[in-house]
Amino acid sequence: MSGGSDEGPRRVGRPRADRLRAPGDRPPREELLCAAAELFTVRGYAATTTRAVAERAGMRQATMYHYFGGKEELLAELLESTVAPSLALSRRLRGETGRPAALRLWELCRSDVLLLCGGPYNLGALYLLPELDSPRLEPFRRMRDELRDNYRALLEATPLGAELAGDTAALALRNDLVFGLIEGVMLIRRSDPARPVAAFAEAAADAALRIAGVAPAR
Amino acid sequence: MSGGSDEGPRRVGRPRADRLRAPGDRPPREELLCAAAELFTVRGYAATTTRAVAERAGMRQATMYHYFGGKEELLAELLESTVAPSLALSRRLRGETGRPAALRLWELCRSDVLLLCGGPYNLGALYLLPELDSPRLEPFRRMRDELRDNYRALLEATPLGAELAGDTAALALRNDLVFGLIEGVMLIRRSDPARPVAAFAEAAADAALRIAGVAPAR
DNA sequence: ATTATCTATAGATCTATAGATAATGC
DNA sequence: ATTATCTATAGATCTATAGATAATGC
Repeated sequence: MSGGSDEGPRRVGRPRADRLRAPGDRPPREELLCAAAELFTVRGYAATTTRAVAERAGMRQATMYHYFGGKEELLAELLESTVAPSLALSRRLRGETGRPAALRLWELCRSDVLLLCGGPYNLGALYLLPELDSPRLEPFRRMRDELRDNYRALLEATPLGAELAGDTAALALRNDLVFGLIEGVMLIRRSDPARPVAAFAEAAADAALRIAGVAPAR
Repeated sequence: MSGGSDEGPRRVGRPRADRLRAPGDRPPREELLCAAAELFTVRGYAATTTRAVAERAGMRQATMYHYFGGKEELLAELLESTVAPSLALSRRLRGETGRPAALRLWELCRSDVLLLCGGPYNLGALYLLPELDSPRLEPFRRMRDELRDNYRALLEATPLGAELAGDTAALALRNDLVFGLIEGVMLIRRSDPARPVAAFAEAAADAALRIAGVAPAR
């Protein structure tokens, strides 16, 4: 047995102070992001200090600045990494024109709910922050806008969407209701966190389809 | 023309400093609540300082403490005054057992959306705060829980509710989805604030009924 | 005398930077 | 030499209280 790498202090640089959590096997950047995710969602973004994030990640406050320029940079990265997989799936589904749009929409909804509620933290709650219109979060906002547009395209391809073809206002309204329900799931989740996520995600996707005017195909 | 009371400094106490907004005709408590409503919803609760609230209300920071014990007390009062009318209506509707439950549920949803989105500020956004589980907000939480229970009672009385009679978990899930959609409307509102509120409220109530499994009666 | 406001401030933060230090790597 | 961390801190807040002040009311 050589190379047992799970204890020896093999890292470059000054060691962390004692009494701080031993650094896990994950790189410090990730530990910071994880700490921020928990604190931002549980205590709130504005109420969370850089010190709280750093110390939960097992380092001193100042050390955080070695990895991130500040709190807002942490937020930007968390938001983008949360929306990115949704966006990717939505693009793929939008292209699969062979399958019924209602089915594809259902799949997207279900997957988004899993993403927003499935992780250890309630990352979807970050979408509600008033701080969201900071210029530094522009990339995230763009991604989210494209995601919403992909929802709209799928909705438009459903039977109801065909009916509403001319009426863009009505279509936009329906779409906002669907999109809002999905992004709002973390509110619902909060009221009963014990509920199994998988079943919850399917129920939420069913509900979204009903709003879209399509009976869920189950 | 006597008694022109709209200018003379008729108030007791030291006058406000110059350069501060002249006190409107409303009492200072109300001005503070109004300022807090705007700032809490636009900038966020934690990000709003007591100074910001006080100065927007036209007084110095310290003067605020003459009326409120602190920021949290402002929040408590705002939350309670927002949920109170919803709660009152929900009690009344719950009692009107002569009318179809679906219709009553629709009415409650529509009215709640109007309350949450109709005012000058997006007060519903305050329902999402992580600070909500502070002990001082217990009264608000109780009111909100009763409101949710009244939603549940109405849902239970609909045709679908009768079907699900035994299955409390399924009923609770449906109810959380309905309630979540309504409380989440302010997210949707944010994405298109220009939309007329009345029509939006009806569309949201329709959507809620669809989730509840009842075709909207319109 | 009572009231509503003001000014001033102590004490407690919090952010972001400067500079020292203790590892590894060559 | 390079790197990751530390300690220390300046500067900028923010909250909540103490005490002064300028009105009205009696």
